[in-house]
Amino acid sequence: MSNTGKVRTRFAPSPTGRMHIGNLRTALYEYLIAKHEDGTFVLRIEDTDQERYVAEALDIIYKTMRVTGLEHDEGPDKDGGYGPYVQSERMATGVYMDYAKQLVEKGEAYYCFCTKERLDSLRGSETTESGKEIAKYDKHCLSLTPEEIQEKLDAGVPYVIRQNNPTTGTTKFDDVVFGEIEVDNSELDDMILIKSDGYPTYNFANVVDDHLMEITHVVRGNEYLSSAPKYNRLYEAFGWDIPTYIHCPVITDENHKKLSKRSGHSSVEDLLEQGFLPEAVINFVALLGWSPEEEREIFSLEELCKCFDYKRINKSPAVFDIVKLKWMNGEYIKKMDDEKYYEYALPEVEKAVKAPYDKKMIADLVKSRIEVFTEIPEKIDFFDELPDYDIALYTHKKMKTNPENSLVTLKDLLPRFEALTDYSREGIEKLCKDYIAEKEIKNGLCLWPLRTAVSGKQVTPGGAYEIVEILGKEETCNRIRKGIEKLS
RNA sequence: GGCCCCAUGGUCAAGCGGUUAAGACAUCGCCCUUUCACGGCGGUAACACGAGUUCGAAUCUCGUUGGGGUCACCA
Repeated sequence: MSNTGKVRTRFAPSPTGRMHIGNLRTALYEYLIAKHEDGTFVLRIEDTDQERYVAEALDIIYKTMRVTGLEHDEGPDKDGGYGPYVQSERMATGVYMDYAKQLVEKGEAYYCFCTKERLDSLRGSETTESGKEIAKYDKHCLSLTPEEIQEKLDAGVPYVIRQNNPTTGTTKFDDVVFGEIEVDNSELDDMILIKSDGYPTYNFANVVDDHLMEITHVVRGNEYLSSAPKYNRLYEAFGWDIPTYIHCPVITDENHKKLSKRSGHSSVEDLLEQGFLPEAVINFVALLGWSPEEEREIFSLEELCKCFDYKRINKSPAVFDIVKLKWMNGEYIKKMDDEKYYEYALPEVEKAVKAPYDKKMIADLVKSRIEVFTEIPEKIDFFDELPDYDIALYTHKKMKTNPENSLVTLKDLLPRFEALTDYSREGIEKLCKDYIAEKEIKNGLCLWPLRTAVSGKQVTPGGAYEIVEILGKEETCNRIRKGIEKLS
């Protein structure tokens, strides 16, 4: 396989649990960069940490990618000629060890036999005022002679392979969003490339695989910015082309702390379970740290592909504002076509309403009044059972209603409803309007008491007509009688 | 603590040397209306601070302050 100049990006999650907002955004940006240029989006599984490995995590990754629409072109389940796409499988082929040994031969890496204890004491020897440990390997094993190394290897002493970084001079690297960054080489730790269990570290596997898979653009979180120079050292040591780095600003909570599972922040799956639509989440997350040229905020994934320009990614951290996500989700709900809307809304309606009312009519009532589907039940529970309300609800200043005149209205209305033969929306409206005309009263004096009696709530989705229609004649009359009883 | 990064309203953000400093969410008010919501209209609200550079700085430079990240055989 040779790179034909096509853009290739990759999303490389570790199967350690649920997916987080930051992960999703990284995946999205990788996807958008690829799709914007008609390139290839690769899914690679980085399972080099066996201790944190969680089997279900893989399913979560696939499922999340699917529901959000971030379909990969190549991956463990879609061979594109650059496989395997799972690092543990790649390791079995010996690639990482081979490349690590290449570096050892070049003097760019070396074997290290130091024990955990020695490393710990190294750290303890240099503590700061705040008590925080400073860790930097002292290149102790670099001075081992080839004979000594071979001896230990033969004796089966556990070892790791470390990068051999220079201690003088500086290293520069370029990032699309942060520009050129230069650091002193004395800051560079000799990071481990191959662990004592033979697995490559994330850092090493990442570089090797990105090169082998001919990845052109690497998107990652800003928390990796400080390890970027070491990556460059690696690329240079191998003589490989350096991909375009795109470090995204961090996403924080309202206290400006980095989003993390430990602090109980919602994962993508949590959000979906809470009733957020994948399209809305994608749309929202796209705008966290990036903004389009045009002044618009609602974008489908397809539209994002067209207008996404990674050069417009922001530097400063962004607060994840769930209130705005809710608003956006509400916008998506309002625009939904009926079929899809019912698919999401009906189950929620049925949670609260067991009685055989027209569920679709109830769902229609709340469509423009919700931001997430999970808030449906609380809005419509009165259909199933009339709440034990306070008669103070009959008092409304603007409507000029109170318990006394409401009682009159309800008493007048009851026989009319009982006698109503055309129990349709039109019939109901006619009944009320005739009554209003006849008594020469304001709409409110009729409709407010009616709605109150029939719902027992101060706030309802829809007005008196809609509720009365859904409730049906019998239940409506029952509730009016109940109202009269309460007010008498 | 060392190193790195960041800094426009409460939040997301536009802005790249000359603007009345956009827009969105939230908030407040008004209108519509049988309630709430939806919708419509309008208001409050920002360039962290201090020096430069310049005729002119939110935009460039330096410093200060504040915030974040990172310093593992985790990714």
